[in-house]
Amino acid sequence: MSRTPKLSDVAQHAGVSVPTVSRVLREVRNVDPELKDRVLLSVKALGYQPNRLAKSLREQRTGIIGYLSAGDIATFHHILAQGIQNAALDHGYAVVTGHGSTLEREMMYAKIFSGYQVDGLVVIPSSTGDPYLEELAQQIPVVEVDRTFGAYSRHSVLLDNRSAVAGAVDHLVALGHRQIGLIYGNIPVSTEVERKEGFVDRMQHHGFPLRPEHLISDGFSEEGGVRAAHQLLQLGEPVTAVVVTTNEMLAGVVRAIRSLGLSIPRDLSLIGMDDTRWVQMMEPPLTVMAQPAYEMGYEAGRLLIRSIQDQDHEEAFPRVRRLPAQLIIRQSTAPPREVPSMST
Amino acid sequence: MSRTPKLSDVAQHAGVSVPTVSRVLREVRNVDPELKDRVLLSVKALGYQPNRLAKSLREQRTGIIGYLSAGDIATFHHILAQGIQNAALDHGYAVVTGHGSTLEREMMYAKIFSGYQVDGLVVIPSSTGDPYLEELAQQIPVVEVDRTFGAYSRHSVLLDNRSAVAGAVDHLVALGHRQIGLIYGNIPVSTEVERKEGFVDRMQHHGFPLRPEHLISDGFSEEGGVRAAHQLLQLGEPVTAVVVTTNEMLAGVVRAIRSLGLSIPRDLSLIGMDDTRWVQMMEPPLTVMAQPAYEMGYEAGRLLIRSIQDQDHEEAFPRVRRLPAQLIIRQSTAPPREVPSMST
DNA sequence: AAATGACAAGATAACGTTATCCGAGGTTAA
DNA sequence: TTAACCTCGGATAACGTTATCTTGTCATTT
Repeated sequence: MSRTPKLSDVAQHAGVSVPTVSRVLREVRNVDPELKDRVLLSVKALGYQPNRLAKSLREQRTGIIGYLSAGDIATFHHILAQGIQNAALDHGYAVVTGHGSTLEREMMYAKIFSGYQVDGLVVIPSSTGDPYLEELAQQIPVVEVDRTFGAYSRHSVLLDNRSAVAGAVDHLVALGHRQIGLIYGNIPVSTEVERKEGFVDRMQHHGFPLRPEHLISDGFSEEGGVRAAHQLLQLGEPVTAVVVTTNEMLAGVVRAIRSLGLSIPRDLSLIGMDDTRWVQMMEPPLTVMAQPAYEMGYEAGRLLIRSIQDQDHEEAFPRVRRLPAQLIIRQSTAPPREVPSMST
Repeated sequence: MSRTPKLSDVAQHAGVSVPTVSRVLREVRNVDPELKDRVLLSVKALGYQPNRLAKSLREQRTGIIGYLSAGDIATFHHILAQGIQNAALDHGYAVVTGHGSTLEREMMYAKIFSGYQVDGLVVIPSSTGDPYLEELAQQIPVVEVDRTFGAYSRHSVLLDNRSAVAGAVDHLVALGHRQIGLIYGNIPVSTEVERKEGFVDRMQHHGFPLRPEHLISDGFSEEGGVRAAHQLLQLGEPVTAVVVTTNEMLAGVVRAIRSLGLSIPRDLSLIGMDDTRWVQMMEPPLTVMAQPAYEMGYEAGRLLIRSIQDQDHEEAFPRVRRLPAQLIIRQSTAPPREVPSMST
């Protein structure tokens, strides 16, 4: 965790005074093009990033605005955020938030947070290979939550995805299902990879032959769910149950099932992910693997803060923390229409 | 917007040196009880609050952690937050978030934000009479969004609640409904007050006699919705349509309707609030008044930043900005079973 | 009783910026 | 040609804290 360069470092490197560097960067007064070039070169060479704290203190304005919400919170990610907030509050930290569903935005926020000299960062990564995030992680502790793209290279708080899916499979198997399909997202994020592997493993554990055409992967979205469901349900040898790994795709699967005129759970049993309100309100209410969103957030926050506070014996605690999902059994799962004779 | 006192002000007031005040407040070394008392008295007298910026700069740690989310966002408040985030980002501001559903937490966050010297605050107030928030509002611009408890004493970005409900009433009237009930939350927040008034006004505008027993108010929650719906639907002269003012209560109303064995829209038409996913996924999908959540958030952020940037001609722009709701007509509204003869 | 140490209060420096002040050099005008 | 100005670079001060250094007082020890 090296020291970040400051204005005086740049000034020295470029052979000019500190105010000159400041003036160049803020473009606030004319400076000799020659000096200007030297400064900009030095800035780039040293990778200088301004310290917002000092700037704010001097300028008497922070460029931070507060957002105080009394609203309800319902989705997985929002509840998770709430967990982080509370962990921070309990330990005397404040949270500055950013939402970056694209790599570009993620990089932007990583840069901004770095500027504000945050002590640490909890991140739900949007993809792999964010250079700013990597750089930031050299300087401050970073904890990944919910998912990871790398090889668990950082502290992370994740769902025990394999067990979650195994529980879903077990439940279906106990009901008598043998032909079980899986619909999952086709991006290389840990959640999808692990859920798929967990499914395959558990099916093999039960000794059921796995048909590749029963594993359908499509985009992460609701539309992906629709497409995947159509593909899966129009097979010659159809499945009697489906497990869906994301809430988003689940909505698409439900739509597709309805448009095909199939009845849940009479024609098809269904297990989804995330205990959201719509899952509870729809007819029939769905059996789902519920993620402990709040706990995941709180744990991530706590882990981060602990990591901040003893940066010396860093390696003393585990890098990956797994939290269990809970299978909530509702009315979308039932025995298949005709229970096949036990073959194994 | 007066200057907040600093350590040296306290020191002068108490007749001691600056470091002594610092030591008293941080309880970091023994100080003469006599001096200590004087310091604490002065702190209270002047209402001193430490400047986190200076502290952070000196201590080389901020006590801020970042939270970078790549998750999806779905509920009203989360989408609204996203709007604020983006407005901030577009104007070079950062957002530090707090979630305070109780007065106590709201006060806590107001204090924290104040300590971080935020330039302004967007707030969904959790109730009226938060002294810290009041004090903060003396010093920096505060914009209320979604709702207000006071008499629009601040800049605020609100839904055009009256028009929203009027639109819902008009739609039902056009379908032939005459006996229309309203279920709303019984707290004195602007959203509820205005929606109720908008309902009453519009019904009177159409010349329909308003039966007090058709206006049911209960707690803000799903359970409140259940209770209110039971009360409304077990009247001697039942309604043929119901308008519900909050998404939370709406879920309760739907549950109650189901438990009473009534069919939507055959037995009862239903219009709710907020175009959430469950509303779209349930059977039948509900007709709702959709709030422009993102736009409300963005507008609040923009208004706040404008307000920060010209604190001189503050009064130049309107204090209350209303955004229109959009009535999304789905399958929960239909003509009443027997259309009564047009009486007016 | 003088010397040593413990303690606490104030003075001073430092965190990393930006704003203000000062002076050297060049340009313009009378 | 010299005085007045303008321009731009560097030195210095300031933002509000906390850490370090200095000094003075009082208690303890031999």
